[in-house]
Amino acid sequence: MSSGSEAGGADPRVGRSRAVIRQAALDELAEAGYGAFTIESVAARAGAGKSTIYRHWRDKLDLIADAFESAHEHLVPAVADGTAADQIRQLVAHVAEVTADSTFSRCIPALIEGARHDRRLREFHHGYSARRRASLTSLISAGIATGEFAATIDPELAAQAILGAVFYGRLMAADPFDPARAGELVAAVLPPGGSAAARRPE
Amino acid sequence: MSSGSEAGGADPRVGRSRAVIRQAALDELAEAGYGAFTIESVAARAGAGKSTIYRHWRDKLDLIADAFESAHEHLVPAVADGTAADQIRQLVAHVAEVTADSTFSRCIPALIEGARHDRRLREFHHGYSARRRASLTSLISAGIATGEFAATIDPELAAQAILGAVFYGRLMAADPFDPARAGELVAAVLPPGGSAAARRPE
DNA sequence: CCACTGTGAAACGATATCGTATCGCAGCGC
DNA sequence: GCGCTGCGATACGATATCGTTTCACAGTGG
Repeated sequence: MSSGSEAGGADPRVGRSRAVIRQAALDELAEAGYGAFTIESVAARAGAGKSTIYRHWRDKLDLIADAFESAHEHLVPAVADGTAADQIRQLVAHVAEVTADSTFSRCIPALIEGARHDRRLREFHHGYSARRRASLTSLISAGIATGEFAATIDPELAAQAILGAVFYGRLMAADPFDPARAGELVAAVLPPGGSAAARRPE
Repeated sequence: MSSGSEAGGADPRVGRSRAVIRQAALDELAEAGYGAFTIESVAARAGAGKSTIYRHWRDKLDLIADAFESAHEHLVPAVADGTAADQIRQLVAHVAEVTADSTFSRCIPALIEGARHDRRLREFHHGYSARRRASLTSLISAGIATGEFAATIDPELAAQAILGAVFYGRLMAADPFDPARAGELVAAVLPPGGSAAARRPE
């Protein structure tokens, strides 16, 4: 918190209020969803006055968009070194964990619904997803380049299949994708290249 | 229209009204989304009176749930004979087409959002997805049994990856999954058994 | 210590949707 | 034809959220 992007910095109360309200907005979105999202609920949840919210954001959508844009910065995973397969497993496991249970992930249905109504939310949603996917795609490409994965793989398609499986669990099925199965998923979509890669007999 | 499940059948006006209103409800869901769904909008769209709607459904959720439950019956794809791979490609292409553009698919965000609030909607949503997935899973299993696909494949995981990729395009990305790429997707997630099956017979 | 400014609480009018009730009309079965 | 019943339209009170405004107070910097 106390992001440096807060203007001026003259009065610390401003930054504090904004941070608390943004977090309350995400909590409210996660719990109530997009349709039931109410400025008054956010104010109550944040222990703030409605007037404080309207002082800093024009309306509901402005607050939601800003809350998302501020939140995603805290969600960049740290990927250690290793083979492409290792890095990918790590990345997918991280996405699966976050998707399985976090305030941010519980906001995804609200984000999808909100994206239908507001251009700014839509751009954030698609842009954020694209960035996430791009990091996976480039890891896959790297693995193909080193011969770690089969050259027949389409990196973009594989990334969609992997991330799709994870999000499918959260959005379409009763049970979210189990992060422990990240390795299986990666192995299924990314078969090893011809040469040095190890095969796993059972 | 004129679904046979309408009780009695004494007065045809009843069945007609219900059908028109259900369709209008789906249109409204597809266009406005779950949060902005309004009984009055549905009435206007259906050219019906609000009182007619309240005469047949208790409230908003009751109407939405019923509309979905009635609609999904018309969406069962006809799968021709052929190899497992053929049938799967056909099924995936159908899902991709429906997902890319249809009233029903444009309701999916609303369905996801609604499932958060109503148990009946949630059960329909998860149940419908599970049935769709099960038909794909069993086709994959059949293909594995005949040696058409590699025995190392986990049918359930593969089905999640395939359907996930399709829905990911609609829900998380700017562009829906291109139905023309169904073949590529299936080939990527379901490598042929061929020699692999010979190596590990069952 | 003081002037200032952001804050929380509350009241307010406006709007929108809800769910109900009423009423004249037209489609339906007999 | 004729009575019945479902229909569309409209008005209604109740509720909830909006976004604004006012106000006393407390945290803040000088």
